[in-house]
Amino acid sequence: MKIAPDQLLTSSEVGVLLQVNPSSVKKWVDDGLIQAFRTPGGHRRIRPSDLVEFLHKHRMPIPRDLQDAARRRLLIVDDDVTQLKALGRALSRHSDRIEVVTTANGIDALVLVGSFQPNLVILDVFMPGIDGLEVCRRLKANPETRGIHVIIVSGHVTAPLKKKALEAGAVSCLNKPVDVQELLSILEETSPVEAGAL
Amino acid sequence: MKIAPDQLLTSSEVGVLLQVNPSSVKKWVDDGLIQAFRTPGGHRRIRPSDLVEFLHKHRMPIPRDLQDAARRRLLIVDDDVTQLKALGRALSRHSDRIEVVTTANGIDALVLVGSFQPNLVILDVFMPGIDGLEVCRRLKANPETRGIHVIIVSGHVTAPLKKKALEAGAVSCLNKPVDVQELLSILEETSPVEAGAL
DNA sequence: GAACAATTGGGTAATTCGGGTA
DNA sequence: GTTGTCCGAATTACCCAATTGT
Repeated sequence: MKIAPDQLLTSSEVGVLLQVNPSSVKKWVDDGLIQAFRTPGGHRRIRPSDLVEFLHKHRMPIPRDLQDAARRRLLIVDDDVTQLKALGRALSRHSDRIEVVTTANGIDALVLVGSFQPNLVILDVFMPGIDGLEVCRRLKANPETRGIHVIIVSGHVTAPLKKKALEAGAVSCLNKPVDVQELLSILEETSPVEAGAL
Repeated sequence: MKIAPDQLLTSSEVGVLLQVNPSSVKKWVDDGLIQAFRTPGGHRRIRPSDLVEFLHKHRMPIPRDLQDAARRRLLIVDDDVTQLKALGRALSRHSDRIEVVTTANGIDALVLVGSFQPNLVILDVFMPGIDGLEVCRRLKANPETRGIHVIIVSGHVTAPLKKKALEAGAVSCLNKPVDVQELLSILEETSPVEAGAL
């Protein structure tokens, strides 16, 4: 039972996800702990994002089936720690919509692709011991990771590099330092439709 | 009462499994010996894997009902697909205790380390584009992956290689083709104590 | 729109849990 | 360090009429 970001949940469905009795979910909603609204007939309907917020607030684990309904996940890989911190700070003001994880190491980055399951990876072409372009190709060749968007970055982007990056499956190839506004707009494009106006 | 790997447990349920008073479980959780989280109302919920880890750390036997949650996960990485399949088949007869995943690619392997979260990785020193020894070092340097046991394998194990492998944090360095019996005994050593005499 | 099965709401009773203490 | 017991509270279980979805 994988949950899409815009799929409304009933009390029972939430009960299954959280492994609690629907009665408990009802109570939590009535107590205002879980944000919810009602159908005309009084049935409770819960937005996945509201459920995630509830879980977060109570330090409860987020079920795997709810993962995709959580915030957008962004992984930034750069061995220049200064760059990394700067970009992380710039994005922290959007923490309500984006969850950012950073690492300066290519191998750790790949492990994080598996455990953190980012929607978007920002990849330095140069990573110690690993070729960034090859990583991109492999992610695109693997059905499990094909859906992850990749942005290749480099201190000196040339036309041939840009061409290779796009051929490898990257959505973009940017110069460092990365422009935050440009990054945000790409993130917007690569995001599924948000339930903004509900 | 068979326990699924993702089924959350209450203090009493753990008490029944471990044949101790629920009060003891409460205390262990409060003392931080067993990882757990709380419902909004303060009830403790315990993940089977956290319970297994606790049992392992204290050298306590794993109850039979917890066996499914205690299955060891094994990741085999080798670009020689023939080897890979042979080893996979040989281990399939132990599928009640071991869950095996294989890949012929180093990058996919690292992603799998994150998503599959193996207890043991069998790593070919030679992986296309990635240095097996460096992977081992990185896994040991990262707190999240430090607990993963690594076996380095090679078509031609030399004394210097063996030395380097052990220095990198590998538990063993074996010649290919890997001897299944030797592998199983290593798996046994790195596994939680089995409930043989329950 | 009407009929049907499945699910939910609201209320209340039964069970289990937490915290403090022996 | 583990078990047992207390009470208030959280969670679960059960009822049937109402709502939802097909």
